[in-house]
Amino acid sequence: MQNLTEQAITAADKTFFQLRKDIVEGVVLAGSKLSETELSTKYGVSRAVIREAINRLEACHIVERKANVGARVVSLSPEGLVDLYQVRESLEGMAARLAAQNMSDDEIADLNALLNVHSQDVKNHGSYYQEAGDVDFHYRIILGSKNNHLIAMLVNGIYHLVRMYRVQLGMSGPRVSTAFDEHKHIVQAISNRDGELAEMLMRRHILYSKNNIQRKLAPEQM
Amino acid sequence: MQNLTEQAITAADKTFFQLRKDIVEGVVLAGSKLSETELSTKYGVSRAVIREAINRLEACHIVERKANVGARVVSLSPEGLVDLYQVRESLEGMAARLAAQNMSDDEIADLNALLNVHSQDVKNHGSYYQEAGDVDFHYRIILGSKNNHLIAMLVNGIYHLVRMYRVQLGMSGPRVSTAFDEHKHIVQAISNRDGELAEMLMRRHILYSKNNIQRKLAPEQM
DNA sequence: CTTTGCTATATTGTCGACAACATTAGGTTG
DNA sequence: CAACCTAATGTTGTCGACAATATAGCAAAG
Repeated sequence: MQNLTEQAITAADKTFFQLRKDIVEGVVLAGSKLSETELSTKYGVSRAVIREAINRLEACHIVERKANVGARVVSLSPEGLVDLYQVRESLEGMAARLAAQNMSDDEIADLNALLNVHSQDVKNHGSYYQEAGDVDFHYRIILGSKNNHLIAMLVNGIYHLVRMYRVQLGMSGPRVSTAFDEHKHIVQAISNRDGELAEMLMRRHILYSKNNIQRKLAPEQM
Repeated sequence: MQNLTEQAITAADKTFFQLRKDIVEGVVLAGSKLSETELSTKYGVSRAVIREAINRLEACHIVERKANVGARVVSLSPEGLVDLYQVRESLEGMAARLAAQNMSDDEIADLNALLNVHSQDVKNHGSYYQEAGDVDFHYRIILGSKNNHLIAMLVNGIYHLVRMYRVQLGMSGPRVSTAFDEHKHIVQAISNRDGELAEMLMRRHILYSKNNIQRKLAPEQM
């Protein structure tokens, strides 16, 4: 897929990645309690590494812990979605601004090439795009900001929660071609080194995306 | 001081708070290695709670860990300062926008009252302001956003790092009266429920603040 | 004298056991 | 019968010991 390769060295790493995956993909249900002993047997490691994994998950707001009581997976809610996307709008907007300022010409050329590939994919299949392509696009701009703080917050923190909402609410459908146009305009602004516009367009893009998910969410129960 | 009262229940909490304080205030030097056994004897707790404290500090970007090697306190650098303040500009700008939209009339009245107190303090002593008052002001707007994600990121994450830079670079000096005017304008925008302007002004305010610190930083060695 | 490989040491990672705390079930009293 | 207190149970928090890994120092070969 893309270069999002975080490699696990220690057992706590592996358990953290696995548990995060299971939560994001709904194998471990949102809102459910995380029993340390139970997970310990399930993943075949000691309670210590389970505790470390849970602590890391707490740091990215995927689980909530109460002292002497335990940890629960966060519950998905419309309010939580709004909060999350507001933060995302703010941070990725800044990322786009900084990318326009800090990406190399080569990186921008690569980004344009990526868009062309996506353009073909949209015309042909019309499907593949949303999951992999969208993530890839945003990921490149985030890295293009060259701001390590920002990168860490988005890649390690926000993005897995975003994916959790998307996966568990069954996002995959349309908004493909319109989103593609928005991506295109953002890259144009970056190519012109217009950080101000790039930020604005990215913020709008994420706002629309939020509205789209909310619209799908409204009629259903949560 | 203010209502930033995080209460420690478990031993890991206490150790985390104490260690964070020691790092932020420079008792534990920036860039230094954190030996688990050493800290274990120093704080009189087992290595397990030290490890948990270090993990939490890693989550707020105050220390960096490498597998099988250990943890180091982050080094303060001009680049790190810029990265940090860009993130802060982005998030607190959004906080101001949301505060204009979500604070109650009473809360806004309180905020105005706070500014009046500060106005007096600036006229009389001219000192007290910067540390406590500034933090208090920003803190209220962050809470006023009513966005729990944003609040958590800023209060638990960003702010201690900001304080670390300020304390260890000996910030306390001037920029009092000009900063006060900026605060005043921000509150006016919030009072008018003008989120767009509030965000803009907050971002400028933080940008100026960064430039001010950088100016003080430039001639010295780091 | 430099470089390479090994050994010794120290540090981190992992584990199982014990202690402290919260919760629930049951009994007693008003 | 209701409310409160108490005891039993299960979970989390903390600890010390062991295993695995990295680092530094030393020895030997080129």
